[in-house]
Amino acid sequence: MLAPTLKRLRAASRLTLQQLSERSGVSVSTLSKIENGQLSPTYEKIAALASGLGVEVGELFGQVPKPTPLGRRSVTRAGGGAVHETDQYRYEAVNADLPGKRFVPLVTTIKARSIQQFGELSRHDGEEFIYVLDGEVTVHSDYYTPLTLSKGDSCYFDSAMGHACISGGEEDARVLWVCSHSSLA
Amino acid sequence: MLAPTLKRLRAASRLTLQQLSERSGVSVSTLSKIENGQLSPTYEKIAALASGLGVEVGELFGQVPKPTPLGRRSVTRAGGGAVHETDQYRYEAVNADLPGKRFVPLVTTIKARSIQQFGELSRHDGEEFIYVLDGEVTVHSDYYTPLTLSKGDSCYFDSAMGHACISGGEEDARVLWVCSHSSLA
DNA sequence: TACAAAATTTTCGTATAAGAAAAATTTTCG
DNA sequence: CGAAAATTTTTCTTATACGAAAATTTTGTA
Repeated sequence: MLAPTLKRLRAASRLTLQQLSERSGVSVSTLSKIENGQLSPTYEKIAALASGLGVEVGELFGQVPKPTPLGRRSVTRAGGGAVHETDQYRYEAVNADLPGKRFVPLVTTIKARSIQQFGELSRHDGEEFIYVLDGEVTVHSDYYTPLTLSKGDSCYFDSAMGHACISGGEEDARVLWVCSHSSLA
Repeated sequence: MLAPTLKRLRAASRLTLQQLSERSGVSVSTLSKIENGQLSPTYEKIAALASGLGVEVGELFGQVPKPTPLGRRSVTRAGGGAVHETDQYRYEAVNADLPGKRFVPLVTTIKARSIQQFGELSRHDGEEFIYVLDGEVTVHSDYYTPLTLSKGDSCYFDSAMGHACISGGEEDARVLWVCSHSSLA
């Protein structure tokens, strides 16, 4: 359904057919016909239209651009997050009441004491960041030798690379863990 | 340049023209002509092609799908980040050596002591997360009354909403600040 | 090499996209 | 309201997209 999409986008930009014609290089008559569903534009015209409208071509094919909700905010007090526990980690998902975030912050306690506790290293889409709040953390990952991080140290890495964290010191380490969402919508 | 793009995508899927024709509903002869640049397909054919190939239409228009670099990692020791300072904040960009991250972590010292120090509130695309490391922070923003956060508290919000942080207690507060990138590439 | 099968390109008739200009419609403003 | 201007739609001609089938090229196998 290109016709209504184009109508909507042109209206949103407050352009006349004449103006859009100038910006895109597509003739006024052709634009009119497209908007009335009387004509199916070719590749060049579609590319020109997207360019003239300043949108991604995907938008003309009904793909939503970015579902950015506006003005959301969420507060979590210390220790007030939703706890989720595995053998290796104790996650406290802060600001969990906000769905669809672009990245996910987790206050995490690292229970694991040895790499043996991990079967296979974790691997998934996205990127991660770790900031050490307390204690000592050793990061094991593909391609790198184990890395020890102390309070205030941080590490950013690609999640597709196998990874695992273990506590190094006397007591369980605590880190602020941030994960990006997977790439595809 | 649709022709080489289509050739590449079809080769990647190991499909013959016949097979792609069956999957997409576009005739073999038309496919051949498109791949040889002898013909500019219409809207319907383009949509059908993307569907048959299992790719986003944007790919047919030369947009890269997802440039996910694999296996990157960066380490920053406490206090070892790149410092950037404004009147209100002192940013320490950790893991700054890694370009193109999906979100940006900043260890930030909040120097501002009053909302008057901010002219206009900050407003930009994206989302942000603040985790208080030390001290007390008051978050001012559109739509909400000022919010005071103590050590261990966190807040996640939409960056398009005007926002500003000031230190509340005796000494400058320190927070771990995470910003998502702007939506469009 | 020969030969058949598969894959691709070309041919050709029909349908339709493209744009210029005319016609119709809507908007603006006295 | 009514005329002029702006905007959109229609008309008409040319160029080109589309698919079926034929022609050609490539691939696989003996």
